Amino acid sequence: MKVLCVAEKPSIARSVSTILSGGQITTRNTADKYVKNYDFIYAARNANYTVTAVRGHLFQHDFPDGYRKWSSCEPFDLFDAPIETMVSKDCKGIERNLMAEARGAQMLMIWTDCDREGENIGAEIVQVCRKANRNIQVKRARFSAIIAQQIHRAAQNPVELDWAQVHAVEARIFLDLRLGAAFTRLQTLRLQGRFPELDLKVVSYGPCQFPTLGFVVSRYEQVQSFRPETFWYIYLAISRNVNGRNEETEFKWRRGHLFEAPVALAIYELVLETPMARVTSVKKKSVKKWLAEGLYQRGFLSYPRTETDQFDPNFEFMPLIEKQAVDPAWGAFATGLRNGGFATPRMGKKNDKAHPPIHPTAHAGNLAGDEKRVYEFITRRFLACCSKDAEGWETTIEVECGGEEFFTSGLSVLARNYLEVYPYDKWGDRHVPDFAEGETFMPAVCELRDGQTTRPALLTEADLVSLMDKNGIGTDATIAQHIQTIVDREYVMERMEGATKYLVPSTLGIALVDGYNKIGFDKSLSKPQLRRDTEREMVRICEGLKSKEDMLNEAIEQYKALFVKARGDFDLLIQHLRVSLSLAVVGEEDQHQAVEEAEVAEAEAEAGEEEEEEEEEGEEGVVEEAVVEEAGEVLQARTALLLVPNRLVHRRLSRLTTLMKASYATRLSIPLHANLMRQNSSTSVSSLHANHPRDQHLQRNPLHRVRG
DNA sequence: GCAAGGTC
Repeated sequence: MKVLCVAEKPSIARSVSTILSGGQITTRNTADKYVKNYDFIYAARNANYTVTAVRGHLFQHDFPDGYRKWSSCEPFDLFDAPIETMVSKDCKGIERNLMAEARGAQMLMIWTDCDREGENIGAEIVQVCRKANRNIQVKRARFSAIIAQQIHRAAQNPVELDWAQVHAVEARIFLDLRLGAAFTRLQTLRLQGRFPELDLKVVSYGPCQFPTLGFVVSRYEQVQSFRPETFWYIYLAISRNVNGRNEETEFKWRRGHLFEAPVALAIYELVLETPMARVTSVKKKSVKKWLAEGLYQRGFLSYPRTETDQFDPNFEFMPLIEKQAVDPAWGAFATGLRNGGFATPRMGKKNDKAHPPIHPTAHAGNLAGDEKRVYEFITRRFLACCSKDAEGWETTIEVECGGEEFFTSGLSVLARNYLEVYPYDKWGDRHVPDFAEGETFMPAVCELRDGQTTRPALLTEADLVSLMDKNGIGTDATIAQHIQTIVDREYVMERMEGATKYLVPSTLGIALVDGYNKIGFDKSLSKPQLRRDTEREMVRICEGLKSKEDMLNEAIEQYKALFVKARGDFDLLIQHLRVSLSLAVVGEEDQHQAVEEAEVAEAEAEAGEEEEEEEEEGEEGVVEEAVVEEAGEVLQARTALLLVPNRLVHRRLSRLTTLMKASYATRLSIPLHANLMRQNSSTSVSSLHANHPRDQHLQRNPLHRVRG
């Protein structure tokens, strides 16, 4: 009995062989330079085994002659054109190997990854092997990790290929090809000729690349249309004598920030009425800082490209840790791990079943430059993963002042643990003085301060990857390629600022997205919904709730409708492009400058109006009355819109409206008043927020950040 | 000359 096992990639073929053979393996080369055949006797079955691999998909899909040349048919015809399936050119060697090995085998066992694509690749392998051996028996090995016990279990308990998954992937392949090819040809052929600058370019469309472009354009437009907004908050601080010197503790306002000056003013006014603050609660709890959370999930440590953040249960940590003991920088820490400091790394969520998380395999003392830095980072991370969580003691103090709540918190780090060897994470002491519940004190500072929202940043590559991941655009293995595609197509440019890569859409990229938005579709071509639908339908096929044929028919009808609308209204897109591309003579930097200049002019105009008003009103007292009047009106209108509405606030505010009218001028401090009138920024705003970065996100728009 | 998904 001979069994032919075929894995999805050479590395898996090797690992599986090592485990099943127990050591006695004959290795043969194949026509493909990456693929090897491993022969051995599998003792548990007393059978001859040959384990080999493919390199991902074997097949490629294309339209036949009569559709392949762009001029040979209408792009629309591609939705119903036949599709040919053939072994792709660079897989011919693998095909020959599979056929030769299948000829002498009684059983074919599929060892591809256990996901939808793996199932489909398995079906491709079956099809190729059956060409050489029509009667070969086909089985499927199911395994989720390269652990001996699992691999043996998979080898001895084979299952059948899941044809629903095979069909789901097949449907996706056909749909992507039809949709991509039809729209790409439509766009390219219609735009070339109209725009000389596009003559040599392919203006491609794809259900992943366009939503990717959409994310970049959308952020860019948020940046461009941003106008700073002023917000208001109450700054409260107390001063304590600690060990002979005054220590100031800032408390943050529970409401965060308010965008309505009159409302903030009204509340502040109330606080000033009864400014004695009272400590309502002092809570202490122990806290832990995880390494895993940050590092395992950021993904840039896994290897290679595909992601794995779980060590095998049987992974031997100690020998690797011992190898680091000689290092002058972290050797002592490694020794500490051997002497009781060790904790098994927390499991991550991803496993590509091919590689463990990247880790150092030997001590390297003679590296320099980037190599040294990369090695140090990987090693420190590995040691940190094997260490205990950092531990600390957090104190949270809440105070009530004039009916408003404020809070602050302190942290004392008790055991730094992994932080000792991992300086890339920051977790430091934040001192707060002792407070007792019920204690009262008069604030040292209680001011109404203002700040301004700041322009959101352009999309970074990291932002984009995470947006795509969240929205199901592409997969781990393809996300980077989709970004590269929109760069290659000149829809976006990459711009490095320091170590950060930002993505800026080109005029072409913006015009395509905006142009399609102008046309208006049921489902936008530049948003993730279409892709999500495909994914959902694939799941339904896998669950046996829908046939491949039904899904294809429905999706193609939908695509055709989108296509007909795009084709009919294509002039809208062309017009949009005409305007944008003529703008393109203005350099990008100039455009930024133009926008900024316009903003300055706008701000100056506003300032001018204010000055004029003041001049017209003349006397300062009159101005104040006008402000009071306006503040009262706004106040009434906005009361219901308060960000933290409650009955108490309503009562206080309505009372205050009356109160303010009567006594506004005499009760408020001059600096505060000046602030409200001129909207000057308080100088201490930035220092406050620099200390509390988590609260930099404002209520209006999560992209707006406090300048700090 | 088109897509997206594997893998190297």
